[in-house]
Amino acid sequence: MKIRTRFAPSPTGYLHIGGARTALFSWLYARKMGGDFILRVEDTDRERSTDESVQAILDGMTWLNLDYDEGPYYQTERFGRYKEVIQQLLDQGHAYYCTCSKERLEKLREEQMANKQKPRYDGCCREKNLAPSDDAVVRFKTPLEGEVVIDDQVKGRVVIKNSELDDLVIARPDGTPTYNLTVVVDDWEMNITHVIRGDDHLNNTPRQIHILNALGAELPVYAHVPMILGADGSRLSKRHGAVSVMQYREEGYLPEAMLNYLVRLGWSHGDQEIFTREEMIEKFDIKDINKSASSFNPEKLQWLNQHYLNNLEPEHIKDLFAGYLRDHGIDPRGGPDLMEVVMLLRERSKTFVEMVQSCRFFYEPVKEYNPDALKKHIKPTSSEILQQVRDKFEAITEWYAENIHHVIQAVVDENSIGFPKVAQPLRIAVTGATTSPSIDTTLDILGKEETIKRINQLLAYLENNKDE
RNA sequence: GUCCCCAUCGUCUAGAGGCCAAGGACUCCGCCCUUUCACGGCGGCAACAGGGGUUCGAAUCCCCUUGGGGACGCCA
Repeated sequence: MKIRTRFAPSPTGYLHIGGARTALFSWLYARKMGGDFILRVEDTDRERSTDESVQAILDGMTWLNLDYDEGPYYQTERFGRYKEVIQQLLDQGHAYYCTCSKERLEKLREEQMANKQKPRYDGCCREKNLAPSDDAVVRFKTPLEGEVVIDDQVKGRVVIKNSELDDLVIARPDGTPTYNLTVVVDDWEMNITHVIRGDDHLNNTPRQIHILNALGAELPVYAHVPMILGADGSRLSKRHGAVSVMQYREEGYLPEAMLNYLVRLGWSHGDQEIFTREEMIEKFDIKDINKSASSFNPEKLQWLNQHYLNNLEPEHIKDLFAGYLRDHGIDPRGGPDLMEVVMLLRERSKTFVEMVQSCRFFYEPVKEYNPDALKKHIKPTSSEILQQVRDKFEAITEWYAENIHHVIQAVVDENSIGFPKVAQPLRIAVTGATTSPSIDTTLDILGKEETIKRINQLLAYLENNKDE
């Protein structure tokens, strides 16, 4: 039988870290087994579902390159089918109409809580045989006795007593179906063989199994993967920083890094940390998924991002970098060659955004000088030294790093001073501050004309601010 | 509150009774390299939640406690 897995997000927000990891595991398993991966949008809650969210999820999947073989299916387009199933359940005596008011239910809940009991529907309408009406919901008749066994691929054997369950609502008064009904019908009819989802659904599983049984459907294999928590161990939320996968793209992360980070959260293959997409597929196995929740750790993601920034094809990195430059309003035309800048900066950057920031001076004039830098590195003799360097630079005919280095070294030797005494003022002239890649390469890439122009600009600035 | 799940360094994890005085990775801290910032190299700090069993032997199996997470919706 062909393996079929699915990712079934509800479009009420963005594709978040946890959802993406679940999607990844489902996708990996389908790919590994040569099966199908299906995307299904669970949008039955019309109040909260939005088109923007649907788009955000689709965009996230595309960015991560998690391709699907079928879908996206939309549950709102399948209401007719759900209605049929609900009617079937009603006809076969597996479901009934219930007219209990929300007020009664609310009161019941409060009483049960007060009595230290689990709040559950008391089956008030179960045997009343009520006829359909405008204010009646449909409830599923959960077996009163016995138990359900979930043979979970991650958690192992989980047994739930039916007495813990109650008669859940499967259709609202307007006839629209609820979650537990729609998942069951869809997983069944879409021939999903493996339901891989967050373990927050483990408690829903016994109810779903009951419905499946009532329908005479075969049960899928379940694998409930642990949740991803924030750094403090509480449920991942906005206050832990970015939770939307796409926000990481904005912040300059590569999808390869995100995927690699996600796959190692709750899953491992010995001591291996770096996985290509192909290796993930080859080595992934549900059996190796951990049972316990894990915390999201941004530092490790950063480390992976830096790794991929430095190991992916330079050409590819350059193309993506060009996009980030555009987004940040930097026009590289007329400035140094982009590829050279990328090669120079990528090993010292954790994200594209960092790279953008540290490349700015290549493409934009120096507008101001960092006061601390001036204070620390500009001495009374600095102007004289800068002039010497500039004069020697002007004499260079072959402008490349080695020659530039020789010139700086010469000035260092002639004045019997340390290398930084020349290099740092030069950095200030060229970048406005004291951080840059090696000075000779930096000047090489910046170009002779621009270098001299900036040295002169700093000299003029120092002349005008002599007294301070 | 009730039920369910979980429990190895701060974090991600290896570990499926002896190979573990617990290994790797991130972070952090030293040292080296060095022209600032990084990269890199080398080294270091750091964990089997607690208590009972089972066993010749337990991080690994069982029980309890504690702690954390989840579910308990006419949300998904």
